[in-house]
Amino acid sequence: MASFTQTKRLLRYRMGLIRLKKMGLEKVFSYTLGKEVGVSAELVRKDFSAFGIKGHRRGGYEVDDLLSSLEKIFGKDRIQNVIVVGMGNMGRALSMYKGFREHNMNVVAGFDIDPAKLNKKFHIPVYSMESLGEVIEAFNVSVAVLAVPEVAAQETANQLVSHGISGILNLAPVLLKTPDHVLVNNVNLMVELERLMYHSGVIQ
Amino acid sequence: MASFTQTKRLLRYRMGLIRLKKMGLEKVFSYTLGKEVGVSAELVRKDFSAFGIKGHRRGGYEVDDLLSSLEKIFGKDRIQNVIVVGMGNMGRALSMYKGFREHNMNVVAGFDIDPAKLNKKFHIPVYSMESLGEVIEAFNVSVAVLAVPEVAAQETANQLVSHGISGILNLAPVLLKTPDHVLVNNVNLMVELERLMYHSGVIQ
DNA sequence: TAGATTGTTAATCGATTAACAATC
DNA sequence: TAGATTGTTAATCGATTAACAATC
Repeated sequence: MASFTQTKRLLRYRMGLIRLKKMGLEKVFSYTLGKEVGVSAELVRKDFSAFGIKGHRRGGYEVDDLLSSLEKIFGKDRIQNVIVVGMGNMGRALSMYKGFREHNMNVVAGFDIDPAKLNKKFHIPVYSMESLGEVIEAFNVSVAVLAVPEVAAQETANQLVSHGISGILNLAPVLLKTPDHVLVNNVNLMVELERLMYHSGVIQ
Repeated sequence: MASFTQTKRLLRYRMGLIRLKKMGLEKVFSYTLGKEVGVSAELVRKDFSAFGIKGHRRGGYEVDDLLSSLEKIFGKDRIQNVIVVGMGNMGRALSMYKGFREHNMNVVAGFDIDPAKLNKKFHIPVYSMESLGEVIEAFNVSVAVLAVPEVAAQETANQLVSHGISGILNLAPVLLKTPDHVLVNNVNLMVELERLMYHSGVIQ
């Protein structure tokens, strides 16, 4: 199993390869791919080698080979169902993001506590939290995007966990307390923006 | 100057401290704060020590002290103006995010190439790309959120750079080519979701 | 063949943790 | 005082880079 940072790179290789393929490339050198995604050539080779992906001593790697190896690693041969909990601005935006679809991830439903959001305004069905268990079971969902306000995050996470969710993409700026078997990936856009301000020399 | 990873922690301390303060805490131990934000107590102390922030040998740190030190480090005494480029789902959601406001970051304008988006539907003014330079100058903006489609990302980034932007929060899944003095922070929600799926054991 | 590139091992680097002395 | 916590130095760990042999 890859490390969390390595996985990020592998997924970026995949995106870069898709782009390069569209441009007509059939073979790629570690150096080329590295440059495309911002990774050193050595690290590209090391990552592939770690997964038993072979290149040709002089001709680099075959793009299709790489892609199918990566798709296999990430289970991209089947559709992966996801739910979005919290249909505020961010939840709505994410549930409409076309990139997910293109990468075989399917947002099957949204959830919200606000009854006003439970109508047909959206492109996906939006349910009240009571239907959580039912939908999770019906669509065999194990990963959820959590886009509720900070104060509701922990309580909502608890509900998700109690219904069998084992992975949470958490957009709220709080550390969630979850059992060991549940993996939480925190994305904090505010922190990312503040960090950028600090390091780009705007401050001081 | 802090490292990029350290900055992330410092910003998280700040968020955690705000929460703890709301709960009535006046003093905090490195252990308590660490637990709140998911960092070891040793690292909390080391981070503060690196910025010359002192605690009391037995009484921990004063919450207000910590907060004002952190606000100073991150220039939170003045408002930081930001623009959002690309007013699709994601750009719109981000431009409406209240958390920014609460943390003294002000989204002063949005930009889009689609003339249909240039009307008054939004809570902030939305301009065409021609007004970029003018707005950047008028509001003294140096950081932009880039939320345009993948294919437009590089070209749009070029425009931002040519108008003096020195920090880009890039939501598009591409590595941007920018001059050395421009800092790019990439946030790829698709990768984060896929990564979560992989590591939460959904795949395989 | 000569040259270019892979694949792998060793060296380096940076970040985190462990350990513990200082001290309130 | 004794005990708890800070502040700092040393040790560890993991990830990246450097170096280079293998080979097409």
